[in-house]
Amino acid sequence: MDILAGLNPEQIEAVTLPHRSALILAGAGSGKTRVLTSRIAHLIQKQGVSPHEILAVTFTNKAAREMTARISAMLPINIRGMWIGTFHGLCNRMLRAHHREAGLPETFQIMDSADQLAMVKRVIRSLNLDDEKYPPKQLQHFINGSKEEGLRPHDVSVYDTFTRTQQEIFSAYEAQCNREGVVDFAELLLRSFELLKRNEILREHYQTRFRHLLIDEFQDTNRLQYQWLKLLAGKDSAIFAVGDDDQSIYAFRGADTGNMRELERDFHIRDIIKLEQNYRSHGNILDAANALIRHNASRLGKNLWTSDARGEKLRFYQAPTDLQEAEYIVEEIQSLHSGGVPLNDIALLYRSNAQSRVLEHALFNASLSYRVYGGLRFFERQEIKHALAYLRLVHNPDDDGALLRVINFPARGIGAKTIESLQATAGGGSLWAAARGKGRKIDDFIRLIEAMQRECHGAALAETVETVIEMSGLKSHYLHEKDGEDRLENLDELVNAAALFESEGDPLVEFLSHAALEAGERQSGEGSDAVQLMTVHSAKGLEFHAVFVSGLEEGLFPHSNSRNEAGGIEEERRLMYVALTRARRRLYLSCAQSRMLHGQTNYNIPSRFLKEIPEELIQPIGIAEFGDAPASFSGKASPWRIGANVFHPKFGEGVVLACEGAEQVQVNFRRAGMKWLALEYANLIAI
DNA sequence: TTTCGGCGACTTTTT
DNA sequence: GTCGCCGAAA
Repeated sequence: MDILAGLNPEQIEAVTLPHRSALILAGAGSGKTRVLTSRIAHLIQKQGVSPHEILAVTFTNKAAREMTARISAMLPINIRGMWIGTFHGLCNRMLRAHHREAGLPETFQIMDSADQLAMVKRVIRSLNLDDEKYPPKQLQHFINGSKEEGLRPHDVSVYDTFTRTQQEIFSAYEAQCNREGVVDFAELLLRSFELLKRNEILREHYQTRFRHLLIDEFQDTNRLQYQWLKLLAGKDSAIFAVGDDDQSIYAFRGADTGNMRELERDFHIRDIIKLEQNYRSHGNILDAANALIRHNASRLGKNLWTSDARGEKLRFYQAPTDLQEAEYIVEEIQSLHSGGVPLNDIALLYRSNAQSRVLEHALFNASLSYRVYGGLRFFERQEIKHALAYLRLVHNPDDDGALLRVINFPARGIGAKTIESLQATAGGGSLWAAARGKGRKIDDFIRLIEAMQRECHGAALAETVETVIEMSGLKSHYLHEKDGEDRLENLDELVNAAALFESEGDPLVEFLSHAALEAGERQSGEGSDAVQLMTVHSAKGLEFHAVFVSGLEEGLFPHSNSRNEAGGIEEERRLMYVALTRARRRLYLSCAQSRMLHGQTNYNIPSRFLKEIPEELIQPIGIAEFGDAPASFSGKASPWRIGANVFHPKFGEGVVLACEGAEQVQVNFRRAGMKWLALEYANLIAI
């Protein structure tokens, strides 16, 4: 098989680059994944590189799986020696192999964000601090943020009593993690980084081994991830980084596009290859996306083009209300569908999850099947978390988080008081160690866990899981609970997953890590033909025949919270860019003049992003007519209706919020904010 | 100890 | 509008 067949000249250049570090700026739909996988195949097949020398890192498990699958399809060889995975997955692998050098117990476990939050809460309480003043969420953010900067508690700069306390919480949190033998997500990275940094022998081992480091979605790396990569790269290693600064939409969680410039400098990069030919969308869609993104000042600069036809114009619909917007979308979906477009090739995108409700409702009324992405994932469900907690206890009874989760679930009459006294006596040790002889109920619990340990000793993984679900009483609890059937099914599914799970070491340890690192599918029903509903964030990397971008209103998209953040609007614009470039053939943009949000009606003006798309690319559809009733409170009709878009010579654009007879209107201006205007003097023009 | 009701929050998300 | 958490009552 010819790896280079069907690639364009720039792609070929990237795939066949000589052995030195390079940065590939790959625009939306430019064949990024293909270049990455072809590069690996090329290295192995044409350059005689051993899979052993290759490390490829991605952000999501899905991307890692896809990469593995594509490479296996291209090459007839065993690629097991290759390290392909997420940053966290690879760090986990490294720490398991060198747990002693990293100062971790052999069977350390991984906490997900929810476990971490619970632990932070516990620590704050154990320090007798007020969690009103020190909100656990905020502390969690502080801890993760610090770790992502590579900082341990003693590295954190303290300039007042508040940060001093934060530091103390951080410190106590670390001590607690060490006591229990658990690590959080950021810890995986930081530990692995510190291990490489301190241990010269290991560092040199990996630096000599991995001569080829390939990174997907490089624009999404944070400081620590980049530092980790830098440590891993030896004198003889080449970094092949693929990314798109225009699609960087995760700055809010620490992603730093500055890493692209640093990479250029640190690795003396001569080759920056731009992949600008787009194989996805029609011309008008790309022109719109290009025009939009040009409004961003901080860019490396790229312009997508296509040899495809211009295609249709973008369709824009402004609805009077969010309900009517949803109805319009449903009608269009129906006509697309009857025209032969499969439902699952139609996506409905929105900025925030709260917006999906109206859309779901309209789809439901029209009996169109749909699938909403987002929400609880398999390993995050409470029944699964409970079962996993029992498994964790069987494996390591000192895991306080797991113990607290299930010591009274199903209910055993061990309440807050009992647990409090237990925590008081535990001191520096684990709750488990302090539990013996603390009353009959607790002794029963201890005996239960010990019985499980005996029962599971030497058993196969699936058997262990089944035993634990049975003996813990979870099964009978959900059996007796109304609406417990789904939960029972999920528990069965967990046994299934355990039966299918393949491991190389201790199956239980690996299964528990797997559960934390890979939270599982968001929802079942993958194959069915259904309209796809999701946030723009989760649409990244996907493409559809037709895309609806809804709720294009100031305050929603761009979101009002982004206004005050540095670079906030630019990130929102990149998000919009991602939304536009998801469409292959047809793109709908829509907004509503009034919208129910958080239980009250809001009036917004259309998003600024709509203005940033050249008018000639947009075909307006049935510009909304306003409601029938004049917006008047005093009986005298106002010439303006609530929700009308107006222009004022001094204040600019705005939207009418309220009217006072024929004399006064209240307008929310895009720039000037809220104003009451006397119509006699204010020169309002309809727009 | 459990259960129920009220009150507040509420952008985006992967590991 | 709805979820989740916390505090008060059964």
